Amino acid sequence: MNLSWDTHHNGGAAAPAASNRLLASLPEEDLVQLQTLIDIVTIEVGDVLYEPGQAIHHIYFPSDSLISLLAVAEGRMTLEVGSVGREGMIGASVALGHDVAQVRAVVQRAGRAARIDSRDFCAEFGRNEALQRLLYRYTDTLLAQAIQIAVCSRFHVLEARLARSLLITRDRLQSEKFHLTHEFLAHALGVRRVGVTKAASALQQQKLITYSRGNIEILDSAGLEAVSCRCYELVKDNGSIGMANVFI
Amino acid sequence: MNLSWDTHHNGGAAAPAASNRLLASLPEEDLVQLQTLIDIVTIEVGDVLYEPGQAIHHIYFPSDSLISLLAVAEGRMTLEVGSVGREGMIGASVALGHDVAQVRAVVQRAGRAARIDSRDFCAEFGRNEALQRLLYRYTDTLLAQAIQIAVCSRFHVLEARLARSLLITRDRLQSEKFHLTHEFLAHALGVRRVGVTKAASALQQQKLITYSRGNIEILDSAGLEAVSCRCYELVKDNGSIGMANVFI
DNA sequence: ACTCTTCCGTGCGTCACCGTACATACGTGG
DNA sequence: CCACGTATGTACGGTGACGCACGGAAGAGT
Repeated sequence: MNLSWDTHHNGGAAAPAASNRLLASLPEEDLVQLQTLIDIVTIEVGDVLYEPGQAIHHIYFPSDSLISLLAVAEGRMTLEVGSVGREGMIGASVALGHDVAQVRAVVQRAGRAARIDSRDFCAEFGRNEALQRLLYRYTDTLLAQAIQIAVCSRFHVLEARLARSLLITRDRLQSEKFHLTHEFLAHALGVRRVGVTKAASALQQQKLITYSRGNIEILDSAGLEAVSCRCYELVKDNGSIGMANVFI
Repeated sequence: MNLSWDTHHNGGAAAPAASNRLLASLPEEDLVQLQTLIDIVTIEVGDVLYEPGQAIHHIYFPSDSLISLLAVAEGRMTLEVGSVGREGMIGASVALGHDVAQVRAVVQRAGRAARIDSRDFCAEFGRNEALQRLLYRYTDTLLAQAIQIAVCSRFHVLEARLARSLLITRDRLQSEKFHLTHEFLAHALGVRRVGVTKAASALQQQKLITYSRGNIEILDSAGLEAVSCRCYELVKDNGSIGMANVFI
């Protein structure tokens, strides 16, 4: 893990911190208070921010970065139970005294994130009521995500799940092109790499996507939605509805 | 659904309401306030308290009853994403404005529960800080449960999952004997009924359990743990640790 | 030009679970 | 005691994914 500091306890760096939508939804005075605790850091693809069973030292609010939450089973197999971009955060559970991670947090797309020390965050959480409600709301949306993923990975075939995963990634990154290897997707979907290769090549033959050495491009978004499961719309809608309320 | 009223807005029924551990952990004055909103109702096996997509009218805090949360896919297939007994509640998300259920809530074991009208609950939630933190904590433990179940149902074979499910039920009900048909277990585990029959008869041949027409008895608890996956211990520990903090 | 690493493709036998259909057993109540 | 509903057992072909192993291809670095 190789983090770089853009600013250090820089209360004036309002723009990058507030480009996280959770932080942006806080009342002005609460945000100013939080700013004094925030480091803006750059995180790189593959960086592991949390590992199951290990202590959580920092809370992250991604701005332009994207983080994948992977539940780990028996050390080798993994399953993505949520992904967190500018609309979310990771490490909320430390505010409850759970300072041990349950899931692995891996950087899927490099970028910047607002980072706060766990102890500082807990202290602030205790006295900041807006922050409390924010975390509660967000934890609830994560629960909704996890439930939908549990259902999806239990009942739907790989090709549909792959399509869903690609569509969600597109939405998060706001781009039809992005970098994701079959290997990475296999970890997210909880299947073998060759399984992803098989499903992906099926999608490619249908002219829905094209890819080469990790560079994926979505060619036919509507067609991809057709082969994907309804979980896509559910997670998508739920995300927007859930967080829409935050901005009241 | 056939609910019966034991008491009606009976502020004096402190004992049944407080036998739910979440309610019991509230400060005395908050609990007294809540009592005025509580109906103690009896719920029967098979009662469907919530249905996905439909409005949530009441919040429930089980005392001696047990409620199973089933995510529903394509109308027919289901998967248990959590179970709620005296240590929990259902309907917490209405406090966030999500008045539509995401999962089906089915009564697994008949008994009593404290019930509060959604609107009343929302109003009380807004002004009761202890209640807010309680719901936040509990939602976090539900998230942990859902994540573990997602992993388990993805990677572990049915026999191990069945063993886990039986052990958890035993812990919740504090009894080596309980009533659960193969059909019910199939819905919880997201598999066919015949799959459960096959797995259950394997466990029975190993002298770990015995059953007849829904009456299940655990004969060899240690042996059952041996064939179950580690998810049992994780969910179990997480539950106790998570809620232990509530009583601080 | 060469190696090295990363990434993708294919083949093959195995297995858990699926969908379906049908068969048996238990228990309750008329 | 018989009929009926509920609960459980058995059978069979089908399939999606597994584990493993190896082949090839596209870039990166020297």
